[in-house]
Amino acid sequence: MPKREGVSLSVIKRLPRYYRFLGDLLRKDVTRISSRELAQLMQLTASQIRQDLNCFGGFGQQGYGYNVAALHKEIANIMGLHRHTPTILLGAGNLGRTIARHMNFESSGFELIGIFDSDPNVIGQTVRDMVVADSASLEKFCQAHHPRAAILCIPKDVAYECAKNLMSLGVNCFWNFSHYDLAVDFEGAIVENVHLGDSLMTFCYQINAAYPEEEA
Amino acid sequence: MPKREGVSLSVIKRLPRYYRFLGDLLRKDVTRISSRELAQLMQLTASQIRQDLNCFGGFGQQGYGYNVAALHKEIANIMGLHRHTPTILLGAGNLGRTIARHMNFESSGFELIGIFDSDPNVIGQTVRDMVVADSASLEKFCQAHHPRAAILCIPKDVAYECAKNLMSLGVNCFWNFSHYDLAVDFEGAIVENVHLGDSLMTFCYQINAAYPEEEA
DNA sequence: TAGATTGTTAATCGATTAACAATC
DNA sequence: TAGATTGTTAATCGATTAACAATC
Repeated sequence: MPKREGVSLSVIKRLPRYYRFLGDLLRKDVTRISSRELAQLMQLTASQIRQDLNCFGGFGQQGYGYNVAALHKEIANIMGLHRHTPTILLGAGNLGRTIARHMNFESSGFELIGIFDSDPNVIGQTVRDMVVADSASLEKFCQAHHPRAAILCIPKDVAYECAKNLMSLGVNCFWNFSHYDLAVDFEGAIVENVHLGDSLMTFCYQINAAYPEEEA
Repeated sequence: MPKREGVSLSVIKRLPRYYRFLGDLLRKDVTRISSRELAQLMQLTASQIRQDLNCFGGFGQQGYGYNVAALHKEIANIMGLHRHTPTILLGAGNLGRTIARHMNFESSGFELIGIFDSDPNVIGQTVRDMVVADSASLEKFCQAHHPRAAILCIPKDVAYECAKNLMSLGVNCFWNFSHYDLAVDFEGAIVENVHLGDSLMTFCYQINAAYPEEEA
């Protein structure tokens, strides 16, 4: 059982990246790797890698390094990717449907068990072998199937009310794609925000910083 | 002209969020705000806000605070949102089409001028008043229209080759949705990665940390 | 003017890096 | 064993917070 109290957010945010790189190595049949080699690959310092991993336990062996397959598995375990958190998706517009189709929920610890929308034109459509249900039926569904997490692909202006409602139905984990900053208002909830608009603006900043006013 | 040397990445990543909150205030007809009030709203410290803003210039007024409309405009200017960086999108699958339709490029400093795919089933489709072109025509297009940025909604295994090719065609800014870590291999490029898979795993970690093994 | 609030410097806190003893 | 590389402690670096003089 890994030690885990007080692991910093920066370390946590690096875990999926470690997992990806180790997966790549695994596919290339690399069996062992040292922190120095992995550091070079990932453009980190060897120190940081050893520090990061030791937040959760000593997975390496002195003089040898790390076993790629074992470490890959350990990190999956730390993140809980073996779980099947029952999850619903709200908002089956362009973005919602794409997320439903594009993501590999099973290999990331989730199980998508329902898709909801309030638009009559969208209700009844099939997405990923699932029929989009009416948001009006959400309460009954939650009482029957107890989803723990919700993916919010809904407009900004309904995000707050929607999340509040979900909290009252026992759903308190949100993967939030709306432009609304959920975390600010929901202290008790677990929120992972995906702000695509922010990312695009950050991208713009970087271009603007590198090529100031060139084509303004 | 704002001072700008050596602004840290953490500050830059907060800019879009400031911009969003100021926009919200503007829509509510709030004309002035103090760093203390804004801090409460955004769940930051007043100190941090003043520090952040002063990286770019003194936009406030002692004893008064900040003029919401002016500050909003200043931040837009800092990020370069008035620009029209000519941009192409590669990969018109589910994700690519959704990004093309969903994002407001114009208000974020970009102009989408072309969409490309290599799948004959996708080529010729219309997305956002644009006909998806054959990737084979990319070189000619670049020579004619000189896009500076590319949105990569392509599979992981072609990301490296594709980016390399684009660099040779003068495109060196990438908004990367592929699961490949572009930044690692392209020192000269400007890369903004969007790793949805990583985000989902981070979400999983947080749930797993809060509710350990409950439903494993 | 007095009160409020900024801009900025100094203090604190946390994260990253370096170093090295432990050990495979 | 000798060489390599970890786990871990100490040093450094950077980012956040606190404090306060400047000033509207």
